[in-house]
Amino acid sequence: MRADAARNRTRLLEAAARLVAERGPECLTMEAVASAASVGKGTVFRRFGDRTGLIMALLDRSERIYQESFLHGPPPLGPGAPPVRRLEAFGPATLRHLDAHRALLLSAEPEACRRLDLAPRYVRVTHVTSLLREADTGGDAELLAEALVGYLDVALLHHLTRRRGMSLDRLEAGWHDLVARVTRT
Amino acid sequence: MRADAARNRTRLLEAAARLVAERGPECLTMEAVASAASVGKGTVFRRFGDRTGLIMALLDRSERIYQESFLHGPPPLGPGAPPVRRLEAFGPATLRHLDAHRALLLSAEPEACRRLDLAPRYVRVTHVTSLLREADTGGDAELLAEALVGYLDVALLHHLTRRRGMSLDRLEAGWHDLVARVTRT
DNA sequence: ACGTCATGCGGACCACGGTCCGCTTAACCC
DNA sequence: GGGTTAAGCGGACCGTGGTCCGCATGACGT
Repeated sequence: MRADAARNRTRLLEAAARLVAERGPECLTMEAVASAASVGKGTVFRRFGDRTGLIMALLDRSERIYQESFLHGPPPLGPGAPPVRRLEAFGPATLRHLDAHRALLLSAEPEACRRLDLAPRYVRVTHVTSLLREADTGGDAELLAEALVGYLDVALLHHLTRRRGMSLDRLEAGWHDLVARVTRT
Repeated sequence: MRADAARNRTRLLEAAARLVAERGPECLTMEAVASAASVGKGTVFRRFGDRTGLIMALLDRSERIYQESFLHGPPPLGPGAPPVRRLEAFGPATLRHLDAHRALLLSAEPEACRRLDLAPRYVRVTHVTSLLREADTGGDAELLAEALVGYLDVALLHHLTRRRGMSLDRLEAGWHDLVARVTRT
């Protein structure tokens, strides 16, 4: 990547972060980001592909930290604890991660919801699948993983907490219950 | 509703159905529907609210039949069979319903995925919740229902069957397994 | 039949995401 | 440094969903 391109990339990310912080995610339009970074609109698209790509880039750091926590972090989330224990911890960790970035994630969703092959979800499904296999609970681990990860969804989180008024605690308890039922032999 | 309005409504639905049949769901633009029905664009929006609304209206008949089948139809899907049995039957019925309208539903998704309060999903969640309560399996029936219904999702169905090459049979088997695990006391 | 008026209509208009292509310029080699 | 070239850039352009508002017209009471 050329030096000016790299510079523009960071300028765009900074401008985008500023826009979100100051005016909310709904004001994060591609044109606004471009002009806030004093750059052409085309440049934004070349760098990030589309709006969802830009948002993913914005969340990249946080996403890495989150992934690190369950892939290589301390137990019970990370390796070291028994798989079911890790699975139990995975739900709350994910729900909190989603909740922290709810507004931004929801503003990306319209595009993203078709893209179930999007990296973050793929990582989660893979992780849960391997924990299920490790726990040796039988059944179709891949499909069970999809079902479990389906519960850990921003839109669902939003719907249940905001629209239906459920607490995050209740969702976490629901996750524990779900994991217990799915994994018990 | 005024007579001309009703007439326009049916003309629009016919035009929309024709468009989908002849040129595919991606050609179902609001403007195309309007001009195919020789009507102003504004009329389409007034009648159906937005693109998702139009698509829901197109699928309304089929959706009613589907709903009827599990609300008042013959067992094991409808009332008469034991709740867990009904739950088992509900998965395949829903998956096949979604599969039948996959293209159209997916073309609506971008909008619809935020709208988890959309009628069809709400009906499903309510139904599954009541079956779970009836089966008396304990736990948070509402949340378990959300998790189960999350498995019955067009985008997921599409992803698993098209992109990941799983068969519908496998998804149905997965549903049975999932129901068994969630409901066993 | 006629007057009134809410209902409905049309299409100009806007915002936004995304594409395209001719021009610019950093990078690299000699 | 100068020449060459691919990478990068900008912003005009397009299609689409959605809004708006002045005009038309069907419904209804008298």
